[in-house]
Amino acid sequence: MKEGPDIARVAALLGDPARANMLTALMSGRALTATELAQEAGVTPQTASSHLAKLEAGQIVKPRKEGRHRYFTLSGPDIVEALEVLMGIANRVGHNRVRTGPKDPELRKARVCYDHLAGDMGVALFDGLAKRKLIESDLNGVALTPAGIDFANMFGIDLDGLRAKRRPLCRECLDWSARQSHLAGSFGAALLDRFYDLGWARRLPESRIVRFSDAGEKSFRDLINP
Amino acid sequence: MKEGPDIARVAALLGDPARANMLTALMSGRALTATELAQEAGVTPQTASSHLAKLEAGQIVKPRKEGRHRYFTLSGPDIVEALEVLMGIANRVGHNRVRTGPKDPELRKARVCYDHLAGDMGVALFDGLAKRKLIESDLNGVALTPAGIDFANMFGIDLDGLRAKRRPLCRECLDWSARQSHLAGSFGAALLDRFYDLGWARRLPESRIVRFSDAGEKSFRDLINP
DNA sequence: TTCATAGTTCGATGCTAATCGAAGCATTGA
DNA sequence: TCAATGCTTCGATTAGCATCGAACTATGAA
Repeated sequence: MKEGPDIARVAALLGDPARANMLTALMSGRALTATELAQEAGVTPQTASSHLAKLEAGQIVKPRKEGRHRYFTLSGPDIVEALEVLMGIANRVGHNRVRTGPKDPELRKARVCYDHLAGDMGVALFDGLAKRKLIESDLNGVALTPAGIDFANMFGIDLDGLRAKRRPLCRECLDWSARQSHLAGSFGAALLDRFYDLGWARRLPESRIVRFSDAGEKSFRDLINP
Repeated sequence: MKEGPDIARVAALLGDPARANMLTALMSGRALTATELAQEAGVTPQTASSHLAKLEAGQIVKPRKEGRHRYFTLSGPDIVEALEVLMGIANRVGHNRVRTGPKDPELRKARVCYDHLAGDMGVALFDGLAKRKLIESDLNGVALTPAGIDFANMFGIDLDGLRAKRRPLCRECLDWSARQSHLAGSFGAALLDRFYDLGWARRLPESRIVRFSDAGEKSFRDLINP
């Protein structure tokens, strides 16, 4: 009885620990080489190569050749979404065997996760917004409160524009280093964009690090402390 | 290297064909017994029992004991969402080895999928709304157009109320019998509720069948035919 | 009590897939 | 041309797990 709904094939691709490690690493939004992914997954390059071939065949990742390196990225936003949902479930059911996070203190502090803010400051943002009752979180997910909608408008975020997109407005994304949630979804991404626009922070080139200026970090603290 | 991010454990649970068959069947929204699920998956009761134990331990499904039956349901909306996203990916990458759908013609025509309309009429609804340009669908998902927002308000659906929920407004859900998409998400569910309220259709007790009245079906056709 | 149905546990089997060592290409740089 | 690096292919090993037959428990009906 080897014919089943195809979700099994996709889920099986995500269901191997080594592959899941690689995909989690790719959630950072950066393109990574095969050897980097092998290290992330804790397997030898040969094994990683075999896994990457499978992921590529299943169109979970897509490769880009550059010099003698092969850079991989997630193949689309639906993959990101699937990983986020799965992380949420894993978190809910308590399977919390968390990867060792990045060592670099700057990475731990603030980095991009795909297109939104992660790291300690990402978690602080999530908690701060929740404490100010601008977002609300329960078993079903996260949502903006009425006060949160007012805040977003005041902060210069075009909510109607975001709603017109297909992407969910708010989503929890389990942090890779800390084991707490930070804010993903189109609203999470818009917030980070706004931080860039306001000059609070900038993304270091060729890196996942988000570096806040002193003044920017102060404004950020004011934002999340009621 | 057996410690990985927990998404692998969850994904692995969804990644077996037999289990995926069971879970797909549970997307219907009905609670099913262990033997029914065994038939759906095409395995013997012993095998099914083993799978169900795993799914239960992983909190993917939850059991309810009634007489000498054990009824299983999906353990939460996040599981439904995960399955829908995975179906979307599987559809996109072309892994379309589709299950044989239900035999009952009434089931093929119109049934509930969790809480929204599925079957031929579900697909027709999706296509009709798209043709009237009330919804828009691309690689990233589905969304209401401005015209669609007007329509929803006119049709008596409280969009702001839905937006306050954590659940995505619109989502594609791959049909179980046909291999086309129908409309899920909170808007899809609200539409079906509205059909009930308007007396167009009702759900048969102890079944997944949605039966439209003659007048109701006519109104439905008018709705989706521009 | 006896029988039937629903479901589980146990044990044996067999297949699949993850893993790594070793060798093979391919690209870059000297 | 030679060496080094990045990555893949091949082959052998191993471990895990899905599967089912057979036996067991539990609930309900006659």
